[in-house]
Formats: sequence, structure tokens, C-alpha cells
Amino acid sequence: MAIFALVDCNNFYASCERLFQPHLRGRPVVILSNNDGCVIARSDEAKSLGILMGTPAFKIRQLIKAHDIAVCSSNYALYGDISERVMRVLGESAPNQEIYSIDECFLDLDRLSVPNLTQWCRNLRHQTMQWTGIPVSIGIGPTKTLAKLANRLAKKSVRESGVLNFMDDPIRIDTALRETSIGDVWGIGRRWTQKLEERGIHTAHDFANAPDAWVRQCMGVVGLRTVHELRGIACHALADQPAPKQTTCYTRTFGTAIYDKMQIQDAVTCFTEQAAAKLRKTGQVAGAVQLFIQTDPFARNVPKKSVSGLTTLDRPTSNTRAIATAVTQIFDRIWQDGYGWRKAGVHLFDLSAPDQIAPSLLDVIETPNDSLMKAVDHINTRYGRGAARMGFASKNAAWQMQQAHVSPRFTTKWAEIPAVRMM
DNA sequence: TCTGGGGTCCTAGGACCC
DNA sequence: TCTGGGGTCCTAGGACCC
Repeated sequence: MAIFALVDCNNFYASCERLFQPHLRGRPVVILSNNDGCVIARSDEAKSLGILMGTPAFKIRQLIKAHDIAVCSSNYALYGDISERVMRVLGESAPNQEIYSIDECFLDLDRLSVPNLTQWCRNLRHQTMQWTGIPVSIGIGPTKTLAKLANRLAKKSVRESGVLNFMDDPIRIDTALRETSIGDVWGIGRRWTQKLEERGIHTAHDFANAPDAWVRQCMGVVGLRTVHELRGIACHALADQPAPKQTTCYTRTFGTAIYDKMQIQDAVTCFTEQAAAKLRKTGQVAGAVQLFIQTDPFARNVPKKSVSGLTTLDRPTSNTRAIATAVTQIFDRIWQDGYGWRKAGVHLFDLSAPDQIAPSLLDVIETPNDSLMKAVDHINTRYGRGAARMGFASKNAAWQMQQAHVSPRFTTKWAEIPAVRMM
């Protein structure tokens, strides 16, 4: 039988902010999305004040004041770097690791021969805390879905001290399934929760005991897999080799609505640069590019609009100039005056590794700008994003996102490394 | 006044082929 | 009057995840 562990960082973004800002410890902390829009992470203290994920920041302004809640803009340079450290510690401890998201990974403990799995996980938890400063919880089960469930309960329960092991414990699994709402099961989102509730399925236990044929008919193979996983039959293997990406994108909401074509053209060029740089980082090329611009979907009493255009690139590339040329052509084609545009994005499709591309006759004539792109990437890595670029955007361009409460890049930027003064 | 960003997988239906 | 069956590929849309 397979043995999966799910390791999940507790309140990851809040924990990262607290690492270098001890005054945030013990205080309620919330982290806001880009543009300081909504709450995307909370400390335990903030959770117990009833602040929900996704709440728009303006709706909790009173609460913030009343409880002296610390507010942070999101700082992905920091979170990404801390995540790499945590993942390295965890990855080195187990035979196989699947990094599932910025703050969680699955470990394959099948081939790990230790006398006491629970104790081994407690030690791992302790070591991670000691080496990175980030608290984690660990759930262990025969399937990924059950490991996820164990992890949820490990977090909630003080008695389990951060580790909950389902292996060889059918009674515990049964109790856990009965106590878990259907909507808290991994793979069951809002829509399906509603549908299942309407049909009298309220808990993970109800779902696990639903007839296969019925689940297959209502929810397809995806739902059926979840049912099997809840019963302890593994349907999802550990993906220790990250699959190459099929699409990538760079999309942003502007700091304010923009009417001026030149300004949006500038933003779009910047977004294209970022998207192309992402592609080069994974060593891929794109076969097609799509650009969209849209107005504020929440604004009242103003016309709403969303336009987009897609184009196939002459040949797959990761070259900023080639992609930007295509994007500019799309932009001119779809642009419409008179709207206050609020958001734009560049999507790249049909990604592949360059060696999969059949050589074209054009290759003989065209000179790829590979060395130029390498130089640009190098400068931006060394001197910070935007040091070398094609557009002319100023840091204060109106479309730039608002980040009023962003913390320093403590671990990735020389100028922002915390200083310790000896008294 | 103020509402994020980046992904994956599956399915149904149409076009097309033999 | 009579009008198959099986397959692939592509796309749009819906669901989910963090």
C-alpha cells in the first residue's frame, strides 16, 4: 500500500512576514492580493476574528482599526525564496517529493523504513522549523486525498501536535470522514458541494459510500476518483517530475482605470516582457500568443467590455521582440477608444522545448536574438526586474499596481537584507 | 473610493476521415 | 424507397486547485 504524506506550511505568507518582523508575532496579520485587493492569507489570530479568504480589503477596514491588524501587501520575492528553502529541507529527507504549490508538497514514504512513521514526521516538522523558521503540519494516508484530509485535521487539532497519521487506522479514518464536510474534501469545490448537498450528501463519509455508477454519471471520472481515494484506493500517483507547462501568462489589474492607448500599449509591452522571460526560465518556446484587455468587472454605471485576440507565431519562440511584435499587432486590432481599461494579460500557448520543433527553412536565414535575450535576463537577475527592458514605463506609471504595505525583499535583495546592530 | 493571479484536467460536440 | 460505424482532432466551456 502506498504511503503519502502531505506537508503544508501553516499560514505560509503570514509566517514568512513574521520571520523578519518579530513585532508581527502574536498579532493578527492579513496578506493582501496584488493591488491590495483582497485577503489571500491570514494568521491564526486573523482567522479567529472571522476574516474569510478573499474578503475585499475595504470591507474589513473597521475591523483592521479595531483590532490593530497588521496588513501586508503580497511579497512574492520573499515567499518564493522561503518556499524554496522549506522544499529543499523536506525534499532531502524523503525518497520522493512532489512540490504541489508554493506552500505544500507530497512526500512518498512508501520506501522509508522507519520504526515509527508518526515520530519520524514529528522530527521532520521540528527540523523544518529549526532550519527555516516556518511551522508546518503533516498528514499521512494511503492516498493523496486522505493525506490532505489528515493534514487538515492535524492543523485543527492541538492534541495531534501538527502530525496526524491515518495508516493502519481504519477507525480513525472513518471518524475523520464523518467529521469532514463534503466541501472540505480535496477536489470538491463550490459547485459540486451545492449539487451534492442537494442530493443529501453532506460529509466525506456520505460521499465515500455513494454508489459508483451514480457518481460516475453525475461527476464523471474526476468525482469517481475522489470517491475511490476516500475509500483508500490510490488513483493519483506522486508526480516527482514536474510536468512541462502547457501554457503560461502574465496578467495584471492596473492600479486605476486607463483610457489612454499609449499607456496601455506600454503596460502590454511590459507584460509581454515578463511572460517571455518566464518562458525562457523554463527553457520553453511558445507557438501562439493571446492578448486581452478588459474594463473593471465590478464598476457600476460604466460600460463593461472585454476584448481579446489570438495569433500564431511564425515559428515557436521565446524571444521578447518576436512576441512583442505579435502582441502589438493584436493590440492595434482589438483596441477600442472610450473605455476605462482596468486589466490586461498576455497568454502564451502551445509551449514546447526548442528541440521538439521541426527546423524550418527560415532558421537558415533568421538570426535568433538568443544572446541578446540572455544578456537581458542576466541584467534583470542581477540588478532587479525591469533594469533592462523594451518599453519606457516609469515606476510611477498609472497602470502599475498599488502595494502600499509591501515588506522588504529580506532574502533576495542585497540592499534589503535586514541589518543587525550590535549594542 | 476600494474585489488577485496562475495553472490543470475533463467533457461534449462538431468537423473530418476511411 | 433506401442513408453505417468507428475513429481522431480540435475547441469551448466548466470544474477544480493553490
